Amino acid sequence: MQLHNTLTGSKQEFVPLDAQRITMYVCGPTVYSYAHIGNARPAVVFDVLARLLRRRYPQVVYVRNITDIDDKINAAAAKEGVDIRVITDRYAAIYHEDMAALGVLPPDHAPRVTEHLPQIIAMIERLIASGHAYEAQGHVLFHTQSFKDYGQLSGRDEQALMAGARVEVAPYKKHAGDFVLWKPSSADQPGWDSPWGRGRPGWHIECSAMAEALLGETIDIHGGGHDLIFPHHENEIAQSTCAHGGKTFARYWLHNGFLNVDSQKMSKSIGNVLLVHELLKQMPGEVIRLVLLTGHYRQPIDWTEEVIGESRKKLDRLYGALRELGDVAPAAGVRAPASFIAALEDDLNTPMALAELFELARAANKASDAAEKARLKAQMLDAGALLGLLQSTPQDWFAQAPAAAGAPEAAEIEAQLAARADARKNKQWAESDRIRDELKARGVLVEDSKDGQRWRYL
RNA sequence: GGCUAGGUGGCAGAGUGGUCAUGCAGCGGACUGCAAAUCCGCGUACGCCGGUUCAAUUCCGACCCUAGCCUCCA
Repeated sequence: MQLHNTLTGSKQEFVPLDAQRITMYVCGPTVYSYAHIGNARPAVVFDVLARLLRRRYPQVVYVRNITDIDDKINAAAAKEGVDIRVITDRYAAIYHEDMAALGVLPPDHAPRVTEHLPQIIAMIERLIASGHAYEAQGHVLFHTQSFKDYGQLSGRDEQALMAGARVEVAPYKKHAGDFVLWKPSSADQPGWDSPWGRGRPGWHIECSAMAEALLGETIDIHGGGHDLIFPHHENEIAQSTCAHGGKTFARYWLHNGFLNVDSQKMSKSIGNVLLVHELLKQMPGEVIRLVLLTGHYRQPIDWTEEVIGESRKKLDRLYGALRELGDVAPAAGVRAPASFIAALEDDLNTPMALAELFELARAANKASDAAEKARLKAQMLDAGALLGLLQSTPQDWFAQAPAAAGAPEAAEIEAQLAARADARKNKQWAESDRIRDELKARGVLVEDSKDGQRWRYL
């Protein structure tokens, strides 16, 4: 399998440290609000990677954390006058529900920062003891100059980093590039006791500590959004490597591209932040998932009405092919075709994998031989399962809640179709067409197949 | 300014040194009472300028343009 490693800037053959146990860590959400569609992209992308890895290796340990200590959480809690736990429990639960609705399987572990304070503190102590961190005015800072490879992941040298520093340098820092491992909390802020007084961890140390706690000192794959390369992942590397006596922290770094909305970056100021929770009320989760897999994971995706409509139609085609296969039992032991797997194993080329899936659909639509149908059905379902698609029945897909308000209920549609069937029996084409046209105007498409009438919402 | 990705047919989006991506839309045909679905076929696509080559969308160089990151951010 080939994976693009941000560390080297190139595709590399994936060679696990231990083929019996693959370890993967992906940066999860900070739970202070609803997840937006951009948060869903890494969840979906790395879900596909986890599915692919599980097929090839006997054990995959996939960790996707929940960040439940953060100043944005503090702000949200203060605003509602509740404990941060109320906020984080609420939005973590919603996150998990929303991701499930997108067909994202749960990771093996979803650790929370609040459950790992001892590990975080222990790691900071080690960094201080080894001279990579220092205490100053109640803060503990990582001394970036103590780590010679600092900047390697993001391809920046020290000069570039400093030239870009656009935040006022705190007076207690030895060096402008130093970042916080621990910071003091005021009496009204959430805090935990530590050797440096009551305080809370900085943003980056949590992932280093949790990855170590659950996966060990060196992990195979570390993933996240492209924007996390700097500073978050750069800092994780510095912390973990220094805390582990120079051992490699993560061997393959994978980063997904951004998702734009109507060609603009999502931002609160533009007001175009799309929440997964809201989108799920407007369209099936599977449509959202397919949009996210339509482009290669490292490329930007533009979220538009057009691409949503196209994704829905693509699923109509795929489910249509499955419907044509009818009751045919999938051939036992038949899995996705090698060409499909090869596409995914080439740095998760989902667009090419989808093209292979459409080839299967075309073949299925043409197939007449029972054995061939059984084989194609098994291949389609298995390929779909790797992408987390096609997990519904065609019946359920086509009978999904109508997009148009005021569309008739299934019972009424069935009654109309019964009347139409009578008309057709007597070759009353005008009446037959009238019923079909009327239903179409109300958002129901009627088709006459070899097995009789069938319908679906438009 | 520094760093990193990109610019492919009406749209979305892969890929490749020399016949096909794929999907949506469109056009023609088959099928159908008519449709729909499906099948078959069609469209002189690779930012610009040079270079390498028998051959470049694909390699090299310059240029133009776009996006992201540069300590909130998936």
